[in-house]
Amino acid sequence: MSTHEPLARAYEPAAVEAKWFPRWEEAGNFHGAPNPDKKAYSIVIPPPNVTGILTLGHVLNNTLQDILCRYHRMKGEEVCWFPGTDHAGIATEARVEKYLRKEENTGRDELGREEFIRRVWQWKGEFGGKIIRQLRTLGCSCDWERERFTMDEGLSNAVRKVFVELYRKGYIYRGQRMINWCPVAKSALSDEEVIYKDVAGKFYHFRYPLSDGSGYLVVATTRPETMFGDTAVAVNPADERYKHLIGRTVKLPLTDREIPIIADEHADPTKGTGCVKITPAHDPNDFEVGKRHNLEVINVMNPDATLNSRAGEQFEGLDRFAARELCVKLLTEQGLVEKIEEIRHAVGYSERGDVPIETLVSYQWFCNMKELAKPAIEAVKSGRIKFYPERWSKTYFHWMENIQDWCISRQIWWGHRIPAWYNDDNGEVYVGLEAPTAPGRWRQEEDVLDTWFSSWLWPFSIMGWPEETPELRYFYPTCDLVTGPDIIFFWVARMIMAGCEFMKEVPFRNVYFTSIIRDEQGRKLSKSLGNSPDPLDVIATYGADALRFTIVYIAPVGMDIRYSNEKCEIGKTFANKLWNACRFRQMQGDVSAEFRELPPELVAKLSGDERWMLAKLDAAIDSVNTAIAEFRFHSAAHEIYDLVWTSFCDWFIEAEKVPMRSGGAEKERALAVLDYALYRILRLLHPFMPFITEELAHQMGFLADGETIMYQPYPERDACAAADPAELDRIDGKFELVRGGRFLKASYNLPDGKKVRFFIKAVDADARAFLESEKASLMSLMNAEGIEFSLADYDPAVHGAAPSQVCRLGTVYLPLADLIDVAAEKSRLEKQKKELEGWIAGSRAKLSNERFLAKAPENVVADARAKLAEMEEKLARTVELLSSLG
RNA sequence: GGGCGAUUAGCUCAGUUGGUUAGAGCGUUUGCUUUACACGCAAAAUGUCGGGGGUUCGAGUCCCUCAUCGCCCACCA
Repeated sequence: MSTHEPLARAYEPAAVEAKWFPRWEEAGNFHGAPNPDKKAYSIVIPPPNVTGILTLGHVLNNTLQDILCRYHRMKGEEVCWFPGTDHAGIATEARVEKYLRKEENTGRDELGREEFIRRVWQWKGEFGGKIIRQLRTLGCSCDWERERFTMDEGLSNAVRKVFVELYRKGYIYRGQRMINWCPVAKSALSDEEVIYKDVAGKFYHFRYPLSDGSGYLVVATTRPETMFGDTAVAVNPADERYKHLIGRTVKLPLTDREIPIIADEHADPTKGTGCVKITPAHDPNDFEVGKRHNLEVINVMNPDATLNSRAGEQFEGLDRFAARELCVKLLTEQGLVEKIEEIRHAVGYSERGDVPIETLVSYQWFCNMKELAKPAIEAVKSGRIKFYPERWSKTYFHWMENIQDWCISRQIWWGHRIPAWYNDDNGEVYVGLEAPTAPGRWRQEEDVLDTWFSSWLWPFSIMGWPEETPELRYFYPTCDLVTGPDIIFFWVARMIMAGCEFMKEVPFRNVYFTSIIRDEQGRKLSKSLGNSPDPLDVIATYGADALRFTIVYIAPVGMDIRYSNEKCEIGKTFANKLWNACRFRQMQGDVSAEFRELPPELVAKLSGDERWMLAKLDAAIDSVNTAIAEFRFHSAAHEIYDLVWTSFCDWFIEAEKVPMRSGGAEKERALAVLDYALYRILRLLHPFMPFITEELAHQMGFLADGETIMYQPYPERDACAAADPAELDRIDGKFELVRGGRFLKASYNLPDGKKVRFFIKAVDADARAFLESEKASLMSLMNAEGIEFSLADYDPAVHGAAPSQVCRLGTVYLPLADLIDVAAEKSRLEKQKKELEGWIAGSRAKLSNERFLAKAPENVVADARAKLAEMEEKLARTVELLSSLG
């Protein structure tokens, strides 16, 4: 059956990985389609920005999704993983603007709206979606035929429909409100797009002279340049210090305006001087104060955060930071600066622009979220949607229960243009799917929608909504969502709201929040720090399988990951280990016919080692299935790693070399079990390391050309070789003796390969009979040329002095009369004796404690008794050994 | 200010509902071309599980408290 070339000595992933992906794709293995005979399993990819390139965050995120998809596919479900990209309004617009500026020295302003948008599409066609190609390198089994983009026609329809519906429901409205303004994007932002940074700043205390010349008030501010927008000074009505000033006016420095001193609760007498300058246009609190007192709202800034004409000739056109310096300089000259304190304070930054945002008043479109949030809160409360780790639901509830109106309009061009039209003749506003047909001079809203206003529809817009497609009926709601906790508000919460509102059904059942990847020092990965490895380089060095496996293997549950490229050695060496296990098997001859299932007559003849291996395999299979069901991916990876490396390679293969050497039926049986185990291992591992497992399944002859491991059944516990615990324990006892013997050799620095003779005193006749039956195995595993079994004590007078190891099936001696260091051996045994005595004392104390006996469960007490007896036996033998050394 | 998380071997981390003498990988030390694998094999060493208190027959695990570090939200004229 095996017609393959012998496996190379070391695994080289590059060629293998490059080979399989196109084959899978061409064979349509990734395609999912409604199939009433199968259970549906679907995932939507968190759409990466169309400008994006693959980062380690994507690697983790998409590896986990791929594991889930491949797992469910092997479980026989109809799997569809919907891929696509996000148009990422502000980010893309900035990116293309930069590109045009560099390449053609042109840009937005020169090109105009229509042409600019055309150029963005052109850029997208040429450079966009790079990340989609990179995801293939990683092995992602998305249904690539279904790739979508948030600005595709269908998805844009969905956006318009949702906008119109929410407008008609009265949730979406246009209004003048205080918003976050990004001077770089020159656009409004939502609250979520503002990140607060603790930065060094100055707290300026200025004197505002009373208009009547009778003195001054001191106000404190961190933003001197906004003073041109001051329209009052507030004091607390209960503040005795200033009561007499209420209703009077101060002269606003650097201007010719007089502004009133007003009484308002907002002024906190305990803070600063108790006097607050009120700038309604540039501070949310002041805006509220302004409304209460009917104050004028004076916006002193241009969209790019330079000052405008309201700041006066000297300041007009100055950048806000330059204006700040000039303000302080002029006020200092006028003797109006009381003091300047150095402080650290939180300043809101634009997430994309990475500059301080301005809060200012402007006309924007908003969506009232209160009603939308209600069913979405309920969906998580009731458990219809589950979060993993569960604690994120607390974050979710807190945000949802205090949800604010969402500012959805952006003053950029790249995005979904808001389907609202203004009639310049009569001021009428029309909102609809298409332009109004009523007569008049209609002008469409210039603004576009927040990118997330399309992303929140992703789980159903990607399936064709608002059309009633078969995909929607079959694959919606999706099953699992895998994403980072950083977008729980931006995306996850909003998708749940949109699903409940427009589909009347939650968009997914489970949300798994991944870890955040950091470098070895715990810093976030970022381009500017230069600590963000390119996954493509990592794949070139270690292989995609190795990267996938490693990142899952090292990802702690619900915590940040400390990543470094060197850690990919874990995955790389593991792949190589598996490769060589197969290589070894291949060198023993062709694959057995029984690799899929062991026939009963063969099962009846299995050796203890073989049943031990099958038991280990079953236990691992159970653990892996449970772990995946609970999204404990790293635990599954560890389980498989340990199964392959320790149980299969270190013990089982080594043990099976004995029956394989003996040839004939023994060998046949050994090879059948090896094949059976290997094929199960390959399938168990496939979701984690898709390439190497597919390659080996073919190289070994488990699969024929045209077949794929992707659609072979995922291993389930196999009752064919139900394990007898007593037998498994005996096999473990044998391995313990092997370790004992190896230890003795190592203690005397004997080369591991040196043939020696051991003496084993068994604890009883049963143990002796079992060990004698395992003689060949023991000799092989301990590299011995002879073993003498006995029930009688070891006699140094006959065999010479010997170091020994006390094990549960017996004591193993290594007769080395001329080499033994009696003093060292005695001290080692003394140490062991002391440890045992300590343990026994503790155990006896516990067992003589009546409350322990009364309250502890029976099995715990029984175990303790058994263990104590064992330890006492071991102590007795240790004492004997000591006395035999004289 | 509110919330969440972390603190276990030199490093990075496991340790499901409390129940043997707390584990793994890397690193370190020693010895090895043994019928796959030096990307390997065999063996060894290293821990008052952050401090303190409590509950319990029994605590790395549950409760309280303190400390340090990190994240999120809110506020900061």
